[in-house]
Amino acid sequence: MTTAREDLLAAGLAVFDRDGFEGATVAAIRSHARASNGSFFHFFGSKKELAGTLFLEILGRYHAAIIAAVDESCDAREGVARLIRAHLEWVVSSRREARYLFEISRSEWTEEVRGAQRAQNSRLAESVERWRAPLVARGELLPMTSLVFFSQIIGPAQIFCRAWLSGRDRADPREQAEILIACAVRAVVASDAIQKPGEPA
Amino acid sequence: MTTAREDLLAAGLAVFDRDGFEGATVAAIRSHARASNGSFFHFFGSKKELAGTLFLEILGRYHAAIIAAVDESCDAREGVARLIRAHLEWVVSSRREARYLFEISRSEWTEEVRGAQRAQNSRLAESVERWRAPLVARGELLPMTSLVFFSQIIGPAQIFCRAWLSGRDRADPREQAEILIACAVRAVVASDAIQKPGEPA
DNA sequence: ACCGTTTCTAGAGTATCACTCTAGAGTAAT
DNA sequence: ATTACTCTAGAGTGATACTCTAGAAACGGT
Repeated sequence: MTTAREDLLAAGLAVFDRDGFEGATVAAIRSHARASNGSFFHFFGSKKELAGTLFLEILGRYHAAIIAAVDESCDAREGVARLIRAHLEWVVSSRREARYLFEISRSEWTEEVRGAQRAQNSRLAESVERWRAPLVARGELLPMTSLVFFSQIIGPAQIFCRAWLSGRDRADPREQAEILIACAVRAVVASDAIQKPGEPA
Repeated sequence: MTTAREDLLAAGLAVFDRDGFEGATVAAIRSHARASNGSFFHFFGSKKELAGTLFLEILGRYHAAIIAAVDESCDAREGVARLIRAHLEWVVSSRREARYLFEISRSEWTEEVRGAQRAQNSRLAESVERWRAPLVARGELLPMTSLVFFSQIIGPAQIFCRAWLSGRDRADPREQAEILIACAVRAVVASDAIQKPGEPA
């Protein structure tokens, strides 16, 4: 049993994916969800508000996938590899959602949505830090801020993901996983740990 | 002396920056450019067409800035550093344009615009390859495809640029230049070249 | 069971906006 | 002067996001 509200959100995702943000009309969304005009505007004050809610919901699912990738048992290289694979895997296997998150929705959010986004970002950062901080302390990962670390892991992969999501490039971004991991490991893993995986200084 | 067409493009950029893509009305753009409705649709068949033209024009300026950053005289590390600095510098000093390119303009372009975009991308890649290929051949840069190389240079920087452009983060992305360069150098420059800058194998 | 309150559904109505259409002004070549 | 073309002008049109009013369903207290 799904609620009308959930139906509308799902319909929104489907229609946004099919028609893009501008192309998607409220009429198309509510007919796809079999909801009346009144219902639509009862649950969401505007098309933008539905879009914002959808954005935060999908962002949460994406973050959950990333958080699930690492735990305390991972060493530096393994963690880096898992984070990158998790990102690529989520984008490919949740193409619609990823397309919405990274291609379609593009900013212009209300302050409320922006605040929630910041909060979710912090929670993600916090989670990853629980794994990363000890490795930095032990000298296995090079010292850098959380955001710089993220930029090294996600940034390059994202170039390929965006190209794939927009249809500009047809190749599955997962094909780049190994080379992206190799580069990221050089960028953020202490070189001692690269040369000989057993001996600290 | 500016033409009505140029005025409309400039007005478009200004209004898109102020009001976002949806918020920007044709009326606002043409009144900002003091052009009549007839004029607007004489030059551009639609609001989207103006947006597409603007996109390609700004993409060209961005690429020109990147291409100007490297020449044959740069060694591996110097070239990497210059590319990253050029990207950060262009984004900050052309905030409006960068915001349009990376935040506002949605990907829903016509096939014509997409084709032109691909062509411009190739020309950029080609230019950078003229500098990069010899360094790869000499073993100063690690071997990887052009796109992977790009992803290492631009990807991480772009995380900071987007956060800044969207207003999510207030800090000037140029503050991250040194750490981003250091990471990128580890990622793409051959480690021989890092340890001792004079001796090949 | 009954009433009151809130939540949700319904769809006709409205304002706005992208875009069309018709007409005319400016300009240049012949 | 005539013709042809480019550009300007603004009234008109259709689509669409959103409003408004009213009623149906669900829920809660007595």
